[in-house]
Amino acid sequence: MTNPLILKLEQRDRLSDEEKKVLENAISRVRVVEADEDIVREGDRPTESSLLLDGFAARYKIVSNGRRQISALHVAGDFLDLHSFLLKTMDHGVLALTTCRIATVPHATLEKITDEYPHLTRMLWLNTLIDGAIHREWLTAMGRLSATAHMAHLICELYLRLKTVGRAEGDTVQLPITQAELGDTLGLSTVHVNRVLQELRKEGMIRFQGDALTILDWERLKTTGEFTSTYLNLQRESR
Amino acid sequence: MTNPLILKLEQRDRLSDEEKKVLENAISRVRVVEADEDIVREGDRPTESSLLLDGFAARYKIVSNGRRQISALHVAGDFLDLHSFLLKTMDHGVLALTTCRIATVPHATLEKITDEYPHLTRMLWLNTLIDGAIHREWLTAMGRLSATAHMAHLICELYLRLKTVGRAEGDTVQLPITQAELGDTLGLSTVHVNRVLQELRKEGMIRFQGDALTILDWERLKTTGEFTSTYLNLQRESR
DNA sequence: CCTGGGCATAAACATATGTGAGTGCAGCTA
DNA sequence: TAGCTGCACTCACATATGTTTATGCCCAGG
Repeated sequence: MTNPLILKLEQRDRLSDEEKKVLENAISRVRVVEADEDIVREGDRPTESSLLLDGFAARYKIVSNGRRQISALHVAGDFLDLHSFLLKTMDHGVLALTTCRIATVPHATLEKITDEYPHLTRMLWLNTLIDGAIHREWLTAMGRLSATAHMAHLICELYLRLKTVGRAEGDTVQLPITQAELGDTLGLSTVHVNRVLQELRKEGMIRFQGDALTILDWERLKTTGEFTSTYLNLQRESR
Repeated sequence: MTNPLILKLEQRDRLSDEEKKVLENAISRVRVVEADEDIVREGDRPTESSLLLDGFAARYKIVSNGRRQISALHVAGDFLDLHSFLLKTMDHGVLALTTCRIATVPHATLEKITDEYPHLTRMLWLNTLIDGAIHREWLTAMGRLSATAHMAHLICELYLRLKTVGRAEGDTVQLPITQAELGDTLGLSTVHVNRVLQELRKEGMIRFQGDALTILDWERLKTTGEFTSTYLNLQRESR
């Protein structure tokens, strides 16, 4: 199977064979992290970055009363902490939501790439910029959409992102995320997540049984969540 | 007066004289945008990025019912749309909150920098990574803090960011932002912004008269907003 | 085969924040 | 001076979402 990072980047710009080889060689080792374990902890100063090859992971912060906010959900092909290459100290933790296969890329290798491969550097930078674009979109959804719309928006986004890295079968994706975790992502209580999911189901927009999420009415889901995919930058451009 | 971008970057890592010169020369022209005018519009495909030399600006999106969410507040020294260099299409607008002096940097110049100055490239990348870190912090505050705590958090952040670029006089900063704009930033109604500001004033944490915001009790404000400055990356490190 | 734990679901009730309509002040401009 | 406009501020009332507690199902482990 091809490296999901290459799959992801090639959706946004052409990579030369040499660049692909550099990316493949950047991986120093692959490790497995079990569900509910931390991949990186807040306060860590990693010397390598983690690339998610398989599974689901979340970036999160804990606030004083013990509540948790998930600020990013990650799927195969996503870098979990590429930013630690330059930010140095992790200001949040990253958690495995399922069993995760993770490739590690030493920061020294990243530095070498920035010294020698300008276009590849821009593609890695792009990768972090897309993370930023997703953050802005989430802020908007959180601040100005209803809980139902926000959930619809998240579902649209995750469906597209999974499809991009070949993780969709038709209208169905595997989404092994609990309602409590969805609550921490959307800033809602678990109870309300349940209400909102039932509404989307009752309205015939989705089916969500076990981990299998099926999109039944994409158009209405998009409208409900006020979703447009521009921010995901799914276009190939010269960058 | 020295370029506030250089001021900002030098807080995070040393810049060589050559790098500073390159940054100075990157500016192609300076323009002035009046308050309430758009600096960049959603959907634009800019060929240059805007660096804010003076004034306050906001990145925002409008959702269907006409409501607005501000996803970033920018002060002197901030790049407003450095990400458009690689993201190409603006997925949000940028608005002048006050009269703004703006330097523009052609994308061609940025590309040249990425080809020739790896360390400077990393510093620009860093700049966008800090934007991302702020977004994550805002997400956490929005999703899991009370309105009062969220406001306290924002005030702590803005005070520190303004101080970093030499815009604080003692415990006071000029913050020419209306309560409606604060509401769009925090995802609150104007009425509730008013309630929350009054609470912070009554508790003796701040004074906010006209545009002058004074921090009266930094420690309590920090505690109330659960604020830690790690995410602003105010440390000098080799990057 | 039982048991316990994790998870989705439910109902009753509590509350933080939103809504709508209005007042008054300060600074412009005619 | 008069009138307008933008903004901070108020009050009464509405509601989306949170909280607490409980139920039942499924499945892994002993």
